Amino acid sequence: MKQKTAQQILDVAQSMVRNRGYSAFSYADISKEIGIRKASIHYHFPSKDDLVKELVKRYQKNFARKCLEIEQQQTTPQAQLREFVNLYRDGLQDNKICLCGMLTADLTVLNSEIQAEIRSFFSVTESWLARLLHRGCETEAWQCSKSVEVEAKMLLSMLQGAQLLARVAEDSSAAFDQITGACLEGKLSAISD
Amino acid sequence: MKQKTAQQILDVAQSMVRNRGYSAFSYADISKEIGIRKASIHYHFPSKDDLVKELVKRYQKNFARKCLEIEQQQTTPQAQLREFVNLYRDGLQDNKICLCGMLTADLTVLNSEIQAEIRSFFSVTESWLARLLHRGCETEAWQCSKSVEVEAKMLLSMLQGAQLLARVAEDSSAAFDQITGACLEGKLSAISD
DNA sequence: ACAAAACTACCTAGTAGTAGGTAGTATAAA
DNA sequence: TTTATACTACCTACTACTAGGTAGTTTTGT
Repeated sequence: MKQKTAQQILDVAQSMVRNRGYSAFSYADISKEIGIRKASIHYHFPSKDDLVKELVKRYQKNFARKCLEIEQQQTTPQAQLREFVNLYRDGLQDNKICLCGMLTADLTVLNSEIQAEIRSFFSVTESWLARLLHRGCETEAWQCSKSVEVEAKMLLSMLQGAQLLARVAEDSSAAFDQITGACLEGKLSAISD
Repeated sequence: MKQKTAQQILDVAQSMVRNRGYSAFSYADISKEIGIRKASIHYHFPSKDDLVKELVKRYQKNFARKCLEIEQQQTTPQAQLREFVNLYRDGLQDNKICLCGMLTADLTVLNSEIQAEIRSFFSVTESWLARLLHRGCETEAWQCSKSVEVEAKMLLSMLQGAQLLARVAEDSSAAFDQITGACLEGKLSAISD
């Protein structure tokens, strides 16, 4: 019950940032969307930077939770990798990309605190993915020709790039699947149907 | 000599868009940078959309020219692929990414004419890369496990993603090289030193 | 003299952010 | 139990400033 409006503001802001980017959304936009006055948003989040900083923190928390769920629910490394990639399909049909991917494009206009939060997001995600790749190597689900850390960076790049390029396609989700599907074929061939 | 100011405006605008994105640069910014009044920029480019549309057209033209040079100057497909990837290193140290990559992040706030220009850029680039990959297969410089078209999409995604992720690293160029280097190892192993 | 390219001076609309006020609710003191 | 105080969550009305864009005028080069 408590903090309901603040959550609503974050939800709308997140959707807008993932769709248009940091510089292309305003307090007025949020205000219109949720039927509250602009000044009331400033009550919950004094400045735009406060809002976006909180946005990134919450996004990272939620993303980490989803990663944990994948680790606990999926049995094989292959299935876990597949589900991880699926995380990046979310929102694609509404022309949304990863919050931190979008904010990385806007990086130079963001203050250093927000920049640090974004760096933290990628660092944590990269580590999680590297651990998954390592488990896959150990259980011989796949081989890693390079270090798992570098392979994790590669995979993350490919995912961010695929999200971006999917935007210019007619069917974003289909374009994303085509790219990621081909790229994961090597890793997933052992169980691919 | 002719059109000197217009070129200067395009140069500064391109630098700003590649650095901050469409919504985060203004006529006032350009005006300050080149020491001309805001209204004078409107003389050369009536609207911001006119400017950006022209920007994308010029970018595509220059990019196509560079691709042609690679085709003519580099002898082997391996060398050509290496030079193509090198194209994407340009501007990285100044926190700039591909103009069209940046504008793809801003896609939803751009008018449909500019969107079409961006789509055209990726379509042309993808085709060029697919032809290169095809030549490599024919001369047995490398093998393509999937269709050359899909491999081209994959490579392009990886390059755009690597540019984006390089921004959050301390040394952007080094981060970009690490990611792309590992990804091209397969294709370039025949000649890699 | 003429046209291109610049200028000054403005406009409207929108930006983030602030000042001050008001219901309603919770807490604390008499 | 009433009353004083304080807090939450909103409001209206504003500030200072920036956005893209325009009208009319002056300067500059040929």
